[in-house]
Amino acid sequence: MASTTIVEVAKALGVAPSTVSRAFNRPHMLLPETVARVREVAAEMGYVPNRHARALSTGRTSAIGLVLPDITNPFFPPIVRAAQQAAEERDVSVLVAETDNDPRRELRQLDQLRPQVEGILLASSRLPEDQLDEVVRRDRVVLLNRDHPGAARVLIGSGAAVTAAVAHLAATGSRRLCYVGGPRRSWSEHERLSAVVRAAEEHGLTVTTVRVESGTYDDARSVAESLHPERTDAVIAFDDVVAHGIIDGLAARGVTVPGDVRLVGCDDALPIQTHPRLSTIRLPSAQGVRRAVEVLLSGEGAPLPESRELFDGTLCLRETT
Amino acid sequence: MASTTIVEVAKALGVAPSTVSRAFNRPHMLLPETVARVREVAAEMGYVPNRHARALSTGRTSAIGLVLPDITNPFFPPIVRAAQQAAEERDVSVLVAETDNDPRRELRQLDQLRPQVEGILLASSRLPEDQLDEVVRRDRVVLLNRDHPGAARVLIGSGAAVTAAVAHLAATGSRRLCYVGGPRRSWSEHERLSAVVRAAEEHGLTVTTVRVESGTYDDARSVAESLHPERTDAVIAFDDVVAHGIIDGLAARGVTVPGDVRLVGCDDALPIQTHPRLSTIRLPSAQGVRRAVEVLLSGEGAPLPESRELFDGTLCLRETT
DNA sequence: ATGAAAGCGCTAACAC
DNA sequence: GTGTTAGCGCTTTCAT
Repeated sequence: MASTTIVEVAKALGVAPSTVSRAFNRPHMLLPETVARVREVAAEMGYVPNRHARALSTGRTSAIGLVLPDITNPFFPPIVRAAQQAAEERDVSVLVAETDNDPRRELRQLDQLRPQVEGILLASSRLPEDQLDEVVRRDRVVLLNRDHPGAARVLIGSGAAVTAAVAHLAATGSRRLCYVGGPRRSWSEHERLSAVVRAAEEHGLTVTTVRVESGTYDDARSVAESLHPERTDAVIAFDDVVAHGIIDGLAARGVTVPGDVRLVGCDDALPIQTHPRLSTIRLPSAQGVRRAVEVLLSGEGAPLPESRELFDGTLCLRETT
Repeated sequence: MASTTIVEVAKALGVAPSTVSRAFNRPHMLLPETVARVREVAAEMGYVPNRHARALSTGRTSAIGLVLPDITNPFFPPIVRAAQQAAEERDVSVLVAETDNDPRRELRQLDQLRPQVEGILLASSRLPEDQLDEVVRRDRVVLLNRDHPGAARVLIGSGAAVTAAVAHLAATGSRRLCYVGGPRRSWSEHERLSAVVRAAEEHGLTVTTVRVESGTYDDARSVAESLHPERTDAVIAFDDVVAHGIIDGLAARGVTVPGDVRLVGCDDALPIQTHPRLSTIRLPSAQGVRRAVEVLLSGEGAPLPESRELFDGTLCLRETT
């Protein structure tokens, strides 16, 4: 859409276009007074640099891609928001693409994005290792919540908090733990499951596991039918949606939380509360994403050097424990 | 990262750059044989068109902007998804920008987006009429859920369904209705409120109103304290988050739904279910957004001609009525 | 400290 | 049917 150009601003001021450009990109080359004057008039005229022109001239697109499986999963909107904000601060825009949990769509989105962006933030990739490896070797990409060796990656982890949750449950009398898992291909799922198993062993709890592959509330409700207070006195759920389904599924059978079964969820991203309020693990997702954007936008070229940063969630005890 | 350009391909073939360009964009202008030859060599050389150069030259960026107040509101992720999909089908990408319900940020986002996109889908604008009018006159913009005269707009409405809800409540014995509203500046809020009032009159129900300006679960829970079964036997809530808060707020005081108070929500976009399951209004948001993208991407230039399309939601009776 | 001018890669008149 | 050329808006030498 037509907007004010650098030439128009230059004319209005009676200076050269390059002066206007410099007022924004190399202000130290100009008299402070000139810079101020140019910026003021530019602001008045509503001048906003055209990224395409700049990209053509400099080779930098000042855009990044954000690829994620499913934006309706409440875990992701805060991720999008944080990416946006971090990018905006560096004056780059964000192209969002969904993969619908389909590796083929994921590859297509990457192909589509590659030529338009400086780098891609790939969240919760569902690609098999070998395909992901190709991507990581070729593209400037930061992985979010996928621990692929060789890649630049940021992990928003719950391992430590899960361990703390198990310790808390053990210390306060639970003995028979059940982990209700989520999607198999999710890194978080592996991290949570193994943390549960390890911590349970340490504290002498028994562990059973069931899985809600879809991660949906309805499926979690069904799965809740397989939970019996005689066999399970505490549950750790893959995320809050699943936890919610468990509460309601149990309640429907007259099993109370936390009376008969105690429960810990994960993510703390729902716009509503359960009743009783869910004990959960609060994830520093905004922080992790900010860091990921930082890594993505630092330096030049592809691929990015290997790096691995872990941001740990914290246990947040409310009423279901 | 330096990729093959059209000029290099042209040289390799001994033809003009424009011929190469035409082989891709206007193949019918060339001999089929030429097209084939060009495409073959281009492919061999790994030529990929530079979108920025194209954008600069044609003014078509093959991107649209999507501006929305708050992506963590569960109403919006499906909107983002639908916009993305509709855009993707036309080979355009989507730039998402949040305004945080702040008109000033909204204007800033519009400024930022203007030069980078072909048009903007402005969802649930919070701008005052006069400022919105300026935007609508200048930019190529389709309004979503804002009924501004003169603008191209798509409304995902709940008026008819609200009317149906009131009729149903009246027919099944409710007499004292309370409408629990949401953000004042929301078009949906006005539509719902006025539909409630009108329908209530028609059916001889009394109406009171309260408001949860923030639209959050916690605030809705507080507001539920002002609801008393003696004064209110049915509630229509601005959206499902608010409805959820009302249920829990009432339950905390021992007021049962639907026993003491019956309840209808709106949007049907939560990833979880209430207990009992919420009667609500299901909105055809995906459909509306697809249409909005279609309008946005049809024809040329700015502003867009006035148009107004209404997509009506449907009442969805479950267990709270 | 500022201006003039040459592109970045592509498309679109306008020639031939 | 194909070549020539003039920009799109911006950055960046190179002058002054």
